[in-house]
Amino acid sequence: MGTASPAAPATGTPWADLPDRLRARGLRWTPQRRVLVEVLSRTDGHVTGAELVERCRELDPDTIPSTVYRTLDVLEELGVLSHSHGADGREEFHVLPATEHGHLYCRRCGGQWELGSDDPIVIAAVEAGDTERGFKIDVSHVTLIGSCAACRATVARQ
Amino acid sequence: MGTASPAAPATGTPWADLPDRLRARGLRWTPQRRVLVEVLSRTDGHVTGAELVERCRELDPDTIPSTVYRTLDVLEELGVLSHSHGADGREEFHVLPATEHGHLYCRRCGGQWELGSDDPIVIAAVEAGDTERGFKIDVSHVTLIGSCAACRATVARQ
DNA sequence: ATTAATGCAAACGGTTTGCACTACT
DNA sequence: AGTAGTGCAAACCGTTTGCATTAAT
Repeated sequence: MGTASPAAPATGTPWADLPDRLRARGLRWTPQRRVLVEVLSRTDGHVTGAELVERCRELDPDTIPSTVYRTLDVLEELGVLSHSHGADGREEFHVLPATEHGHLYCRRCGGQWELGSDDPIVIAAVEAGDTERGFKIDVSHVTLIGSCAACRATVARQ
Repeated sequence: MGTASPAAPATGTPWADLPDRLRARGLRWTPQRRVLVEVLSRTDGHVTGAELVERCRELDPDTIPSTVYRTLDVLEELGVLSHSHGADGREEFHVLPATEHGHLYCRRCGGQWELGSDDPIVIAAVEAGDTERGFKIDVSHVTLIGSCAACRATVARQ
């Protein structure tokens, strides 16, 4: 046995071959990265950097923020995740290729929804951007804020 | 003369009656607010809070950040300005009613454009949000990121 | 005379950095 | 052995807060 590497993530996920993909670039598979990847693999949707730090601490109380952020950078370079900005402007990470998506926030109830690249809103915006300006809108950075149907109804009723 | 109030902003602008609108609410017109309003009145488009602090310091080197931010809050409550988030997630203020608008950023060249509420992209998104989800998208919070036509052409050529 | 607003300083929260040390390869 | 990555602590930046003081009303 001797000096074993940290266990690799479960197979059959986007994370399965991460250790090898890292090593192929001369990068390393460490226990700390294992923890973050563990957290990320349980994550669907979006998380802020701070949330990730917190969740890592649940698995390993000794988690250091800078390590998490540095690893997030690496993973983003690897194309494993990407980031955008939430309703409050904070960094928000999401996993790829778990389908690129944007976000829709209701400022009244705080609700949030993912906007898949097949969402009519996204399609409408992306198409308009392309045909009208030749601009390619990055779906994973689409962040829209407003009032959801439920809240609009509530307000109207009052 | 005695204890005169700070001079009011030039007439014919959205700022003209600000002193009175403040006083009507029991609020006050101060030299520091005058400076900020001066800066704002020269501003078209978007500025970050930090930028506003800096520009105020050009007029009055003694400008204190907290005063600026507090006044921005007040002005936002008055409906004189609103804020959204820039490409980097920072707070970005813009003046009303200088027409509500969103923003379009090119991540490649750093270019930025305003998206008026009559912009095809905005119209497309807002309509889709309304008809498909009953969601009312807030135009002044629309922040889209991607690649502009020029950059796309450049990349293709390389 | 009231009390809104200021100045100051300190704290905040999320994120980034420098550097000596550790440990993956 | 070599060097990527870590832990730690400190710095960062934009923004917010508490509180005694000042000044607009």
